Amino acid sequence: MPTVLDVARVAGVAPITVSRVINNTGYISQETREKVETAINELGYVPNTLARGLRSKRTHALALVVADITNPYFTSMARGVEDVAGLNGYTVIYCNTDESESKEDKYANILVQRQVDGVLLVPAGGNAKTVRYLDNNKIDVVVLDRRVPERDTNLVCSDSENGARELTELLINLGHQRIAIITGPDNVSTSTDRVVGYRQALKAAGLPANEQVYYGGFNQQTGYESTKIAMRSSQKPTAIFAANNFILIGVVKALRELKMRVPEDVSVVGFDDFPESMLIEPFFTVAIQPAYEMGKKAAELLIKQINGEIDEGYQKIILPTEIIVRRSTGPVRASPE
Amino acid sequence: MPTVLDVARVAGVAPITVSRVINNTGYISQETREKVETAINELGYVPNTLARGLRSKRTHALALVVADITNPYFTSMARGVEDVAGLNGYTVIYCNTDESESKEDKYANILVQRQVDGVLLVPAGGNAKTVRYLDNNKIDVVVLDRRVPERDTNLVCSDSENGARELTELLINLGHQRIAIITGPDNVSTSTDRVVGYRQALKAAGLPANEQVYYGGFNQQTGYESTKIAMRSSQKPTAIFAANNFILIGVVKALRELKMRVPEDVSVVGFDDFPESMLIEPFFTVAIQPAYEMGKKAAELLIKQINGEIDEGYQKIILPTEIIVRRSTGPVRASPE
DNA sequence: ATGAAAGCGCTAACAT
DNA sequence: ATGTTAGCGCTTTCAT
Repeated sequence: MPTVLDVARVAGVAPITVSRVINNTGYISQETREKVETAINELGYVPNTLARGLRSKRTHALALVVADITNPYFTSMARGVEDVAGLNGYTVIYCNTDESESKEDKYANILVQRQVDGVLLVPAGGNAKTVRYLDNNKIDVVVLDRRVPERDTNLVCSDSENGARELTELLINLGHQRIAIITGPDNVSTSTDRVVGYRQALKAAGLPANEQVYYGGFNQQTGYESTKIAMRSSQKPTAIFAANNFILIGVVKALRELKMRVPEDVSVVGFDDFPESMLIEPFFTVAIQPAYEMGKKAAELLIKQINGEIDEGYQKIILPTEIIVRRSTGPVRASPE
Repeated sequence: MPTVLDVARVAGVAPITVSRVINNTGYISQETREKVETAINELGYVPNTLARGLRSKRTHALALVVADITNPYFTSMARGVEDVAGLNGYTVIYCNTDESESKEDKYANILVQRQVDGVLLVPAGGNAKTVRYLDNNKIDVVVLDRRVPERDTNLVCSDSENGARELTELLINLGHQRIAIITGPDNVSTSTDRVVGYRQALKAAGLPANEQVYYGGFNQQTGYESTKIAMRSSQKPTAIFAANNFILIGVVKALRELKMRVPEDVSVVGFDDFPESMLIEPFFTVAIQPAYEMGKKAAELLIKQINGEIDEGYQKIILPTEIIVRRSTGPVRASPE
């Protein structure tokens, strides 16, 4: 493979001149530029980013660390990141932690080895370990989707608390008084924030004693099992709030098995739906997080950070959720028995 | 950040010894190894892959080039790739071409610049340009999901032709005679192979004149629009074969609008479903491609190729599809009018 | 079992 | 507007 030296020889210039043409830096006469470009094409020269990065301390690589790229919510986010990154000359490395702290640690180490310029992190564990580690290694970080405790960071997320409150209010306004929330781990901010919003709405309606909170994982199994438990309890809920899309599927599967109709017997609301392209007929009343937008905003913020365009400490961007009312919610029935 | 030199100084050895400890190469006494490891921990040393790659000509990076990571089919494939890559010490760079040749070109160039060791390519255009380009730059390639014309390559795909034939036979056995197939572009092998399988089944049943083929894109819009056209035609089909998951959604949306019930009025079959985790109640009769497995197998083959463990030319791995009969198919009605 | 020297391909820093 | 020199951090090659 040809190098700058080969190009320089063919063009009759010094290697640094070739470098300047490639990177569009410094002053180059039109004539020289053309000679160099001709040589580049003639040789099929392609710059070597390893050498470039080693010398310049910039790899133009970002990483996106998420729980599971298999969840369409994160996939949309990833596209937002990639689109912005591409426009700015950055390549993205994706890492799936599967909500495991040890995988997150492993990836953090790999990313330092690879000298990425910045990391977009959806933190798996409920701690700031990875943020600190990346910081110590001088890698810029934007925390995405979830907050990290006890540490100030750049942050892009959506307003879970507010979305959850609105969703709960909607159910209360339909006459529901026994509303269960089924959510993810109790050390993940998106999970706990949604519980906080739910509680606010119950309290405002004078129903603080009615809360039924089920923690678990952000997966179908949790939705399924918690629904079965909730429906066996003496305080059988008339409405269920699923704190993410996978939980929502589990909830509905359980209700089907229990022969309970939605919304006639039980109203159901969720956080995050599935993309329109995957749905035959959107059915669920949900709070939508702008996942693509979050990815975009986070990548933009990270790139600014890398370029040193931010001086006033850490930035926080909190995007609003949107409530979409569909057919999975209805008025509470006169009497459940 | 500390370098091998710093570690060497602290451990009282030469830099090359540190290198040997890190990479587990050559002979190292237990005593020396411990001294070096202590120094590494003490300094928080992390090897720099850029420098390593520049010198050793191995980056331990792979790329996965797909149409759109937003499609769960490709997302599953991506997980298969990532899991195998991770186990073997490789990092994966994902690239979305959105079925555009120019984006594919752009990414191919970036991947050469980044000196990836190998590329898993789902080719966007109906040509071998990218394969040739990567080849010229000494980068190993495994073509994935679709074949490339006029060029021999390593290949991992599923048996589209056979799956399509079985799916069509299933419809014919239910009494359907007017079956439409709605598929992707006519220059993509998965699209044309499925048409070939469909034709084989029609021919075997003595119905070669009944074929109705609609080409388009592998997206919802194509499914929707082609269904509307098909249903307005004089030879209204009694069954529709959607050549991928997104087309399937479009087909069903159109049928809903036309007030046609599935399977009472029209039977519907598809290629690729959505993951179980996204479905409340699996409904469609489909041919399933083992996406995760394909990703895994392809990554394994690529890594073998990189390690020079393959000498007998190019390898082809064609995995079988699985037909799952569900409730979207039924016997043809006595008379449609 | 360990080390010395050299160089991978590029660009920062400093000329001119 | 262009060039010279040096060195980024590592591992290959060749000693010992």
